[in-house]
Amino acid sequence: MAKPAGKDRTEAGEVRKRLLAAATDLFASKGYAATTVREIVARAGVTKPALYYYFHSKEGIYLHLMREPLRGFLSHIGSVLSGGGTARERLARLCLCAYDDFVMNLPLARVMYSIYYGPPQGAPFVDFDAAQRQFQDSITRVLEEGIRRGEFRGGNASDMMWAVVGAVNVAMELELCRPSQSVGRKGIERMLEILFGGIARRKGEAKGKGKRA
Amino acid sequence: MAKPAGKDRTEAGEVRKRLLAAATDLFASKGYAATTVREIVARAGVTKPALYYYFHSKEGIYLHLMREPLRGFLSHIGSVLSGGGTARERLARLCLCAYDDFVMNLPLARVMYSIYYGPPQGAPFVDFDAAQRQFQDSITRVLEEGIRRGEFRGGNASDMMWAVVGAVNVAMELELCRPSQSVGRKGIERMLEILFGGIARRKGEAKGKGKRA
DNA sequence: GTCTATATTGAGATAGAC
DNA sequence: GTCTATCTCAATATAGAC
Repeated sequence: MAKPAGKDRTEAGEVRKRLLAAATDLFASKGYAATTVREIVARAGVTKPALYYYFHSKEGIYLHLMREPLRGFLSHIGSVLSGGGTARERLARLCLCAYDDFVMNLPLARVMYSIYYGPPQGAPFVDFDAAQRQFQDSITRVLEEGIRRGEFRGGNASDMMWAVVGAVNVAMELELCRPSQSVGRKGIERMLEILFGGIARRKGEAKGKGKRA
Repeated sequence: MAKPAGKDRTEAGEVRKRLLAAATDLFASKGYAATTVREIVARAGVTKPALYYYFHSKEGIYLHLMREPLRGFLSHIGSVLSGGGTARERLARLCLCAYDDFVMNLPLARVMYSIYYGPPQGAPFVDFDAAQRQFQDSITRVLEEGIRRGEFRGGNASDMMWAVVGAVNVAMELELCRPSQSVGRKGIERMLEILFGGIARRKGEAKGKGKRA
C-alpha cells in the first residue's frame, strides 16, 4: 500500500502534531510555567525523547506553536491584500480572515492572551505586537485606498482603523471568553455595516431606516 | 495643628493606602501568586501584622483592591445614566467615564487583565464579567433610547453596542499595552463620531467630506 | 535508575508586647 | 495601630533503600 492508513502505523508527522496539540492545551489551561514536559508527553502518548527530537526543548515546542500559525496568519493577510474587489469588500475579507484564523486556533489564542496579559512565565519572547501591527497596517492601507478612490468619506484613516480593529477584537474576545454571546462572522459583518453606514439618522431619512433588527 | 501634615506623623488611612498601592504594583508586575505578603509590606514600608490588621489576608487585600474601584466604576456609570442630554451625548459620557476610570487605575487594570486572561493564580474569584455586562447594558439602553427617539437610525442595538464597546476597549488596551500609540479621550470621541456618521461616502456627497484628517 | 522517607525552605498567618 | 517573635503548613529538595 502506498498510503498506509492503519491505526497501528503512525502517520508521518502524527506524533509531532499530537505533541503540539497537547502542549497547546496544557499551556492554555495551566500556563506555560506550570506545564511540565512530562505532562506534555504523557498527554500526547509519547515519551520525552520524542519531544526533544522534534522540538529540542520546552521553549522549542512553544516557539513552534506560536510561529507557525502567526506565519500562516500573515500569509493569509497578504493573499487578501493582493486580491481584488472594492475597498469595502477587501476590508471585510481582511477582518473575517483574521477572525477565522483566530477561531480556528482558539486554544492557541488562549495561550497568546495568557502570555501577553498574564504574569511573567519565563516563556521565550514572541513579538505579538508585530503581527498585530501588520494587521493594522493592512487595514489602514485598504481604508486609505477607499478614501483615495472616493469609496469612503475623507477622514482620519487611523481612527477608522482603530474602530474596525475594535469591532474585530470584540468578536474575537467574545469567542474566547463568552462563546455563548459570540456574534460570529455575521456579527462582524453587521458591525462593519454599522461602521460604514453610521448610527446617526440622517436628515430627511425615514424613521426606522437601516437594517431592521 | 488640627491637620498634622508632618512626615513623621502617619496620616489616618495612610498605611492602608500604601499597602493597597504596593500590592497593586506587585500583583501587576509579578502576578498574584508570585507576590508574597512580605514583599507587599516591605514595599509599603510596614510590617506584616499591619496588612493582616487592615485586610485580614492576602486574599483580603486583593479583594479590596478589586472591589473598591469596581464599585466606583458602577456608581459613575449610574450617575451618567441618570444625567441629561441627547442620547449621543450620554453615550459619549458613558464611554469617556469608563475610559477615565480605566486610565486613573492603570496598574489595577493590569492586574485585572492578568487575572482574567492569565493562567490560574489562585486568586479569589472576582466577577469581572458582571461589571462588563453592566457597562454593556448601559450602552445598549442609551442606544435603544436614541433609536426610540429617532435620534439614531433603526437597527440592531446589540450590534451597535458591540461596535461602541470595541472602540472603547481598543482605546483602553492601547493605553495599557502601547501607551505611545494611545488615542486618548479625543480618540474615543473621534471613533464615536465615525460610528455615528459612518465611513462610507454618501450618494451625492462631495468627495472629501467629513472631518478632514 | 527509581522510589520513598525525611530534611529544609519559605509561604501565609498569629499572639502578645508596646 | 504597629511591631517582634513565633507558628503551621505545603512544596521542594535531598538522601538513602531497593
